[in-house]
Amino acid sequence: MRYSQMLIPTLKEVPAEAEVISHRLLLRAGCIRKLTAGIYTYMPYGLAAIRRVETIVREEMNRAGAQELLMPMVQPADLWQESGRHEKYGPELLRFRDRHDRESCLGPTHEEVITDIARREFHSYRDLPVNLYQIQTKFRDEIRPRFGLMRGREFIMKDAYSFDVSDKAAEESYRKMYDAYNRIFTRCGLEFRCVEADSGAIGGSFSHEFMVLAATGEDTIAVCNDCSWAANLEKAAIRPTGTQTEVAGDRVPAMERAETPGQRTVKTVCEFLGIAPQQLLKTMVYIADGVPVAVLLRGDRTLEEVKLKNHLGAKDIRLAEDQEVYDATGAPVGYLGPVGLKIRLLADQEVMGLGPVVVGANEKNAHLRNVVPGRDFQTDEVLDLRQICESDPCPACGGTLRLVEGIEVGHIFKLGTAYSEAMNARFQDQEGNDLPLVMGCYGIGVSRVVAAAIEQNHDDAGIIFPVPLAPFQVVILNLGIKDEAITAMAERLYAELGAAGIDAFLDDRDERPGSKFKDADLLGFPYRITVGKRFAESGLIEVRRRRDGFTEEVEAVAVVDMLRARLDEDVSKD
RNA sequence: CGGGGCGUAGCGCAGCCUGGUUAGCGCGCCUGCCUUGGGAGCAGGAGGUCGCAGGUUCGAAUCCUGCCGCCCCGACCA
Repeated sequence: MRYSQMLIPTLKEVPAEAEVISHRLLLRAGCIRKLTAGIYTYMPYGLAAIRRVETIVREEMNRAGAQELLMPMVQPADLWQESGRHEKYGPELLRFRDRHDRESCLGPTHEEVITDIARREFHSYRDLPVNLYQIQTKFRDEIRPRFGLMRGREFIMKDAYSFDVSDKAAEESYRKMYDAYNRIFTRCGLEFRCVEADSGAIGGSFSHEFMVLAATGEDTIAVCNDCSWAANLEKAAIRPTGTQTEVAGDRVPAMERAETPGQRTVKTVCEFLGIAPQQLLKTMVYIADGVPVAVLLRGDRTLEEVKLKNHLGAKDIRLAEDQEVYDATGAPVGYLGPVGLKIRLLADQEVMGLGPVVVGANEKNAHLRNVVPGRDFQTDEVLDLRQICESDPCPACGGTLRLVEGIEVGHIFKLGTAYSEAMNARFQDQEGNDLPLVMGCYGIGVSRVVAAAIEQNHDDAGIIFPVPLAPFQVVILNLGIKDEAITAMAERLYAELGAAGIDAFLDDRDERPGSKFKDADLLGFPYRITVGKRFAESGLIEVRRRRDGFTEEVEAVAVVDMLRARLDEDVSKD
């Protein structure tokens, strides 16, 4: 491709709207242009990178035995009512009525449509297993779209759905996708981790997320330094320490009231009473689908709301307002405690092994000390509620943990029969039993992969595309458009590279060298060939690697072989 | 949804507080000259419903009201 033939409107200045690096570089490199909030046009160069990802995804999905199809974006609401998600999904589902007043929605995902296909087409165990996928634009009316392609409202996604005869068979389908995803992200040249994850609104029994490691990630994941365990913070199970001391309730004096005027936070109460936050229990009130529940945690811990939400099976949870807390407990915020509390109480698992501790007295300006969990209050619901932190041991091997930021680019779920039962998608097995299809679903944020790749691979000058995702592997800068020898050489190299099957991009614009260098860096071609004054003087061609600036000068005849070798090195390294 | 900010040429911004010639600046764009290894230089030029609608005023980019759009922060601790 020639620059003169491709619309790549690069920008010298950074548009004011862009905050994160991938957004800025995608705009500056002419990859995307915003139409409205969270909705972008993919310009030719940006689209080319997206196509690279799509190709890898397609190849690996096909290799794993999945078949491509394409489903509609506009979906009738009654399908969503059947699955129960019309109510459940919330405002992210964009709903509208067509001219016949039929309720419709824009597909944020396609479980309903695919399940409808499945129930029409699959009737026998002989039809199974099947895995169907599509690469398509999704629409989710995000609360707050941001970060360009990282969290748009409209985005390109690959979604796959598997159908099996049994749980066991479904797990095999799941494993195939797990393997395929690892191959896909490895082939993309990205540093990523596969983590245990929460299955969220889509539902299902277990799932993994694929996270590209990058500083601007929206998620935090815990990874073990000593084994391969990794998990999303939302999901990371805490390993009970097992070293908790059994506190003999009879050896601790009876609990007593302590005046704590005006001390409402963990920090100030601890300072006031001269104790550590580990010796205090905090009691928080949440409103779960309108019902107040109290949560008990050690003072220095952080509640993991997803764990709470999942345990409660609630659609929506939120921290209670001050007035709601008072209405529910009769106590003001800052002085809540488990002793004598009248609402449902959930305790984090480590709480019941602690003691003696300080808790709120359920009245203003007072706390209780010498409180022994189990002796002075009881609760039946003891579970893992807190967020994992770096000081925790690895749940798998007991090793040390590290928290890193990641960008979720893939997510696989074992769905089970939730959708097939709700929508009556059944088949007959070999014995003639009528059974629900066992499903799995598997997503990749294709457009987000491009953003994540840039977040992970850039420098001050611009993008540094990994070779497999680069729209072109090499750019040829013709720095002497009006010089016959230089232009002839640039053209010759361009033709030779093309003949050798290397995707080359020829900067044939009538621009000054400075502009060409800057644009080449910004656009992130992995290699740059410069044909200019130096060639005119020495007859040598300069080949430079974008990533580290490694530069070689070779005879023209050697360029193609040398580049071929370099590119092979880059790809096999992964 | 709550809080904050912004909307002036394609992009980035100044002007607004304290109303008053023809609304400026940088980049980009067009023409010419010149230049050609890291976003050159000189000269000339085009380009504006000052987000929209009302209002105040002799006069509004500027003050007031309403609306629209966009960006950022928050929706995580008792």
